Amino acid sequence: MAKETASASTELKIKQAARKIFMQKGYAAARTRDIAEAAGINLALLNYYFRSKEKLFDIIMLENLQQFIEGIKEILNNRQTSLEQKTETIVTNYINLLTQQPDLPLFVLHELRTHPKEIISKIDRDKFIHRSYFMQQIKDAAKERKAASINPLHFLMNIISLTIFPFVASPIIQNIGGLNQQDFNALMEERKKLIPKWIKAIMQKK
Amino acid sequence: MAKETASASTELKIKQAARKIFMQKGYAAARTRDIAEAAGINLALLNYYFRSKEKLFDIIMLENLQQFIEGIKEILNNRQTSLEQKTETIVTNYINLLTQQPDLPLFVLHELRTHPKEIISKIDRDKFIHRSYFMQQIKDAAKERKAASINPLHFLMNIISLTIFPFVASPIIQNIGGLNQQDFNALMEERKKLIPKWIKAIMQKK
DNA sequence: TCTGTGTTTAATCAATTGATTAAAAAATTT
DNA sequence: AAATTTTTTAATCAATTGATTAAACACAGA
Repeated sequence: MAKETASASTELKIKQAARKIFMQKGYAAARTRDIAEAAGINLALLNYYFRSKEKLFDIIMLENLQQFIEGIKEILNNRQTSLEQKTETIVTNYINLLTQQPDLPLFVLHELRTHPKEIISKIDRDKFIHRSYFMQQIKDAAKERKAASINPLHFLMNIISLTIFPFVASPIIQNIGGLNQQDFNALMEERKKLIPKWIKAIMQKK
Repeated sequence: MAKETASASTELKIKQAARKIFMQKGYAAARTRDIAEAAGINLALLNYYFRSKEKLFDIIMLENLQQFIEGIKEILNNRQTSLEQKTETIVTNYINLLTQQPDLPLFVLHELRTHPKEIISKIDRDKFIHRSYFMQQIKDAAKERKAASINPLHFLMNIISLTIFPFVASPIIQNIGGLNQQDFNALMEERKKLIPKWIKAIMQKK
C-alpha cells in the first residue's frame, strides 16, 4: 500500500516536473536531467518509470491535448445553450486555463510542427468538432436568422484566435504596451466579456 | 572581385539555409550540421563565417524581427491613410508574408519565450508602435466618431490575432477542417477582405 | 610563376546528454 | 527475521554535437 502510493506519487512528481520543463524549454531543449532535478529524483529513476524521454513526452503531450479538447467537447455539443452562450463559455474557460498555464498553447503548437503527424491525427480523430452541434448552430444562424453568412471555420478560427493568440504573443504585447504580468492578466480578464460582444458584432448582418 | 561575390554568396547561402532549418526545427533541435548540409557547405565553414550557432541564430532572428516590424512601421505612421485602410494593408501584407513563410511567427514566438529577453527588448525599443499615428487614430475614433470606446491595445491585438493565429495553428485547423495546403491558403486569402470588415463591425457603436 | 591572402575541407576534440548497469536501500512477503 | 521484490542511486557508456585545428585549395597581384 505504502509502496503503491509512493510509486504513484513519484510518478506524478516526475510528470509534473516534466510538464513544467517541457513547457518552459520545449522538447529539444529540455534535458532529462533538468526534469529529474525538478522532480527531486535521480535521472535513472526517470528512465525506470518512463523508459525514455520521448515516451515521457508523448504522455505529457497527450494529456495536454486532452486538456485542450476535452474542455470544449461537452460545450460544443450542449443542446441547451445558444451560440452566444457557447462562445462566452469557451472564451471564459480558455482564458482561465491560459492565465494559469500561459505556456501551454505555444508548447503544443510548436511541438505539433516539429514532430511527426501521429500527434496531430490524435487531436480530432473522429472529427467531432466538425460534426458538433455548435457547427450546426453556426450554419443555422447564417440561414435562419439575419446573421451574416459566414464559413463556420472562420467563425471558430475567430473565437480561438481572439482568445488564445494574446497569450501566445504575450512577450511582445507586454513589451509594446509596457505591461507587467498583472496588467496583462487584467487585460485578458476584460476580454472574457469583450470577445463574445465582438463575435456577435461580426455575425451581425451589415 | 570573384572572391568577394563568392564569399558573399556562400554567406547568403548559409543564412538562407539557417533560416530554413531554424524555422523548421527551432533553435535547440536545429543542428549546425543540418544547416551546413542544407547550404551545401562544410560544417567548419559555417563556424568560419559566423563564429558559432548562437551568433548565426541571433542574426537570423534579428532579420526576422525586422521583417516583422519594418513591414508595418511606415503603415502605422502614414498620415494619409484612414484606420480602415491601415487595417486592410496590415492584414494583406501579413497574409502575403505568412503564406510564403508560414513557420515564421511560431518560430519567433517560441524562441522569444526560451531565450533571454535581450531579443524582446530589441523589438520595439523606442515604443514606436505606442507612439504611432495609428494609435492616435484609434483613440480619436473612439472619441470623435461614434465608434465604440476601445482600448487601442485590444484593437491592435484583435487585428494581429485574427491575421496571424490561423497560420500558427494551421496544423490543427487543417486537421479539423479537413483542408489541404491549397484549401487553407484559399481560406486565408478570403480573410484579407473579411478581417477588415470584422474589425469595422467590432468598432461600430452598438 | 611565385607569393600571400582568403576560402574550404577532413579529421578531431571536448562537452553534453539520453540511456544503461550493477549495486545499495527500502519495502513487502513469508 | 529471513527472503524476495520493488525502488533508488552512483557510476558509466555510447552517441550526438558544437567547435577547433591544421592542412589543402583557389585566386589575386607582383
